[in-house]
Amino acid sequence: MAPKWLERLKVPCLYRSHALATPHGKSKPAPMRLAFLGTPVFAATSLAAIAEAGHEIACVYSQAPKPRGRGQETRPTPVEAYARDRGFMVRTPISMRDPEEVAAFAALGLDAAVVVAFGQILPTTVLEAARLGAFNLHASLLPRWRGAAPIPRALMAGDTETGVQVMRMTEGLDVGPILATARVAIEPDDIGGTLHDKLAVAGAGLLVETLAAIGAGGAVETAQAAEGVTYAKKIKTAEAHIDWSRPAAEIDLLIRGLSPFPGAWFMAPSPRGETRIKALLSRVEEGAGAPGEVLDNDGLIACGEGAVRLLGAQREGKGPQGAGDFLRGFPLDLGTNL
RNA sequence: CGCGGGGUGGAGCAGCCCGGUAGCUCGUCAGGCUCAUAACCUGAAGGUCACAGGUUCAAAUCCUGUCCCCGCAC
Repeated sequence: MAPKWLERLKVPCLYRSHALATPHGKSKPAPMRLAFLGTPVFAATSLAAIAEAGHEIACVYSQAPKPRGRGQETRPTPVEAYARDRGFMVRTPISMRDPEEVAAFAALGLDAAVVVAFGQILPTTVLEAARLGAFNLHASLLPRWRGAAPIPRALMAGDTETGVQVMRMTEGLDVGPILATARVAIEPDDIGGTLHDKLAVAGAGLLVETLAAIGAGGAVETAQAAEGVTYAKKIKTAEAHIDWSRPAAEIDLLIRGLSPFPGAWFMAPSPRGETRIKALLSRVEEGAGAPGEVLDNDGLIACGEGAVRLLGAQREGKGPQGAGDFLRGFPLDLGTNL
């Protein structure tokens, strides 16, 4: 039977969830004419909530569907897919800096622009085009974790709390004043995927509430603190490669923070040669040995300090598996060196 | 046409290169042992080997096509 955490990995359609019902059920705020700019599922969740809240979606912007994925197929981003499904106008410009795009954007006659994980730096001309300005939903408690990968970074750093915030967009990377905050606790058993889902839902709700306040003229903007600034740099493949000489606590955070995507990984010997293994879930345990040494037949691996037990993994060509299933098909025998 | 791995009893895998009546681990069921147990022993049930063609005396295994899943790169 699949562990509960495995089931959580299969939730690509958050934006179809009823969890996004309009919060508090109060009388619907005056609808605004909005443009939405976003790309991944995290953003689609917000777009869905905004649309459900009754706002007019004048146009949805998303990253251009360039060839990617297996087979080099071009496929629309989650935001574009959702937008087309709802019949919204969609634009996927290569660059929002293109003067023609800026002009088209300005011609939309917007009340406000909403940006969620769009993936492009917007020129000031775009940020100022809408009547009320541009607002961004960010998945951290700013000024901590400004930038591209706030969710895994918070987990990898061992933070016990994070959140979502709505800020006014200004020139500069995630430096605008804050209008609203929703704090979210990071539970000991959270992984990147579960935290992503919690934040996506919390963020969507917060965004709807904040837009209502903005529309009613009741939004208060507070400048970000000058202290505590950190940057959430994009995760690189090399960084996701597990270095067993690191302390167990650090490796455990790496594994959980990057699970299930992009996934912390290591190479393991098998009858068919070295195989790449993605570690999806782990736990710190007592144990000592040479870094990378397998300490028992149940997935305990020695680290620079202490050891981690593999609780979930995935190998090339296979789907995610709990440790029991994984080890039955891919034994990591006592004494193996990773 | 970017590279590659995989679809075999409920779960996880081996077997495929060198065609010849399907195997292992786990689970399930029954019985036994035990103060007891997720431990141990014995036995049982359960599979048109993804699908469709082809080659052959014979195909999980070779050839062709289709569907689905996944890793990398991006």
